[in-house]
Amino acid sequence: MTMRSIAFLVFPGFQILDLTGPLAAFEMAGLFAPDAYRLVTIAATAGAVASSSGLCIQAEALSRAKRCDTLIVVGGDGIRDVFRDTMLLRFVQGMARRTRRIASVCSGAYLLAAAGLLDGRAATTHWSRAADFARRFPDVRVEADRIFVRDGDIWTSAGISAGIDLALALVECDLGEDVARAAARQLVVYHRRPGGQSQFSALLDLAQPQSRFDALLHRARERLTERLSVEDLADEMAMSPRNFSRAFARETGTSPARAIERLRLEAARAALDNGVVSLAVVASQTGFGDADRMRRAFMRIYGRTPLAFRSHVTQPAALA
DNA sequence: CGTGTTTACCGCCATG
DNA sequence: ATCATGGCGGTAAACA
Repeated sequence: MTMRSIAFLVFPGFQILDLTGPLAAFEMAGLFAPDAYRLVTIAATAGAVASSSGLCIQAEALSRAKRCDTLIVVGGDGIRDVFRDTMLLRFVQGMARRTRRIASVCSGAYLLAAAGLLDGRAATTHWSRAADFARRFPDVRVEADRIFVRDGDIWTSAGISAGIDLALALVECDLGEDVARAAARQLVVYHRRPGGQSQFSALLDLAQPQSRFDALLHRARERLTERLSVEDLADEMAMSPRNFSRAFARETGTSPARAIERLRLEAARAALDNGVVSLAVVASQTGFGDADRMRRAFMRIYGRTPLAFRSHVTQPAALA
C-alpha cells in the first residue's frame, strides 16, 4: 500500500475544528488501514500557530509539504489576511501543479479562489460567507447548500464539522467505502449524512430555514417516539388539520406524514449504521413502534431492509 | 394471507 | 374579485 502524505495548511486565527476534525478522520482511517496516511501540519512560518480560540498548534515549514499527496487548506477568521498574501497564493498555485488534489474546509476556500484554482469550478464554503464569497469570486460556481463539493481534483467543504465529511469522502476515494464507514463509526459521526447534500441535513431540504415549519420539524425530530400524527402537528401549529396539510405541502413539497416518516427513517439509518442495538430497539426509539413496521417503511422508501444498512466492520486491532 | 379499522390525503365547497 | 381558512366526504394506503 502506498503511503499518502496529507498536508494541512494553517495560519494565525485558523479555526481549530477545521484542522482537528479532518485530522482525526484520517487518523481513524489509519486504524483500519495502517500506514495509509502521513499527516503534517504546515504554516507560512514554522512554529507555534495560534488558532482563533487561542489554542496553539505546532506547525512545520511549507517546504515539508513539497511532495505531499493532498493539500488541505483550513478556514477561520484569519483567512481575511491570508488570502491576500501573495507568498501563500504562489505556494498554493505551485502545490496545485505538484499534488494529486487540493481541498479546503470552510473559509479556506477563499485562499483557493484567490489563487485562481476555483475559476470555472463548483465549490462551497461556510453558509454565512457564501454570499460574500460569491461576490468576491464571480468566476466560481458557489453551491451554498452542499456539505462538500468535488470538482475534478479540487474539493471544498462547508463550515467546520463538514470538514469531517470531506475527509471521510477523501478516505473513501482512497481506501474504499468500508474503511471510510469504519472511521466514521469510530468518530461516532455519520459516514454519509442522511440528506446528503444539505449543510442543514435532510430535514431542511424540506422546509426553508426561515419557514414556519422548520422549527416544528426540528422539535419533532427530538421526540420521534411520540405520535406525531397530522392532527397533533396541526394542533401544535394552531392550525386546522386541513389547512396545515395544505400549507405544509405547498411550502415543503411533501406531506406532513411523509416528512415525519423521513425523519424516522433518517434516525433509524443513523442508529443502524453507528451502533449494535437490535432492530426492535431502534424501531422503538425512532417511533416506528415495532421492527416490522420499520422494515416495511424501509422497503417502501429505500427498497432495502434495515439490516442492509447495518455496517459489518470489525473493530480496529488497537481497540479490540 | 384475508379482513375490518384507522389514518392520510385531496377535491370540493362555504366562510370571512 | 381574490385569497386564506376550515369542514366534509371519498379513496387509497397502512395498520392490526
